[in-house]
Amino acid sequence: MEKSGDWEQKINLVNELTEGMELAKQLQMHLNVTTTTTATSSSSSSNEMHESLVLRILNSYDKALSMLKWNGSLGDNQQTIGRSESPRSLSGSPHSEDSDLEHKDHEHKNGSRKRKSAVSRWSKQVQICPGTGLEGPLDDGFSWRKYGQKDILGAKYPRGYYRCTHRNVQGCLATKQVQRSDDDPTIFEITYRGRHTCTSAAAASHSAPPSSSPKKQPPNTALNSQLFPQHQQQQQHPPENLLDFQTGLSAIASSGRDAGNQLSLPPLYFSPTSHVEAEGSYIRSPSVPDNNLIMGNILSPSFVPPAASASNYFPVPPPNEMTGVFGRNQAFQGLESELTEIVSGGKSATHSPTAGLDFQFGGSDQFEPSFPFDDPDLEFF
DNA sequence: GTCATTTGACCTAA
DNA sequence: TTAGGTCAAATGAC
Repeated sequence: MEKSGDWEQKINLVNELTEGMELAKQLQMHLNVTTTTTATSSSSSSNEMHESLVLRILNSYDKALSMLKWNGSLGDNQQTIGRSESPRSLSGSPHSEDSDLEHKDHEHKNGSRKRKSAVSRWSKQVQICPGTGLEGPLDDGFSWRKYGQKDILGAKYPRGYYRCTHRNVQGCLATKQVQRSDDDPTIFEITYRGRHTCTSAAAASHSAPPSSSPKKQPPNTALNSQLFPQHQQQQQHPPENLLDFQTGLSAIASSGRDAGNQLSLPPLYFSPTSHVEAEGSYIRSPSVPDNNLIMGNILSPSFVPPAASASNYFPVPPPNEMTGVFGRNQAFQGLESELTEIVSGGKSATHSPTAGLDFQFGGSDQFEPSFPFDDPDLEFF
């Protein structure tokens, strides 16, 4: 299902590029003809023809680029992380996300089942680094409470639904969905919806690291159990295995339209005790033209992984699962400290507020406080 | 006892 | 009719 959608996407992309190329050829021929003819040939009709061809070419390439941007999997640095949206949205145009997904939200007539109308939605894909703590990328600094889990058609893993813990107390309507990638179990697609209005939003943005949540257990403990159900009893693995995983964490975030909004993010590292996480996501400005965005700076060699955190938090997947993915330890080393985040999505994707619990950026004061939630230019509601 | 998670049921959009 | 999203009772952990 999803595969077919992706295939269609590629077909469309090829078609658009092909058309653009053909139009360009026509234009070239036309220009050759006009330049070799006398001045009288430069009539208005000829100019119109040129303009028409140029517009069509531009339009064609624009579509193609939009597809590329939208479908992160086609990006150079996105590797296999391209599982973007749900199958439903995959079938749409690159711009369908806003209209499609956001309009799905609605207000239930009796009000008991609220679906935020026009709530912004953006997603990012996170590749977890086994040695750095699973929750790192999954925990974004806010306190989430799981309210549901659903098996998604065509997806191997169930999707988890989370809402802000402060929903009842502070009326915070932020929610997020966590979907594990079929292709690569180390990749999670986290879709955020709505804006945090709770106090923890501010705390997260200014981030003092881990402060924490009053919760009795790490916020993502449950998440881990969901994503790696078998791991709960395997968290105490032999140190030798863990040592192999204790590599750093770095992130590559790519987003089509955010080049202009690229933020300089400090190196990432996980804090074993933190409850405040800063996710290296980006604000996706609707107006900023995009191109692959590579957070090379995040790959900074200065990154220093907290040695202890990995062993404390990373739930080592069972051999039958992780072996296939990482080839046991060796493959993990290949992944070595890569946290790949891709922000895809909505018109207002942004730098995630996450001040999170399990990993943080270089320093709390380095964390970009201007998370979209507080950005007046971004429309969340 | 409190709070979070699990899970089946329900509702809505496509 | 189907699938995604949410609710809420049941269950478990602390």
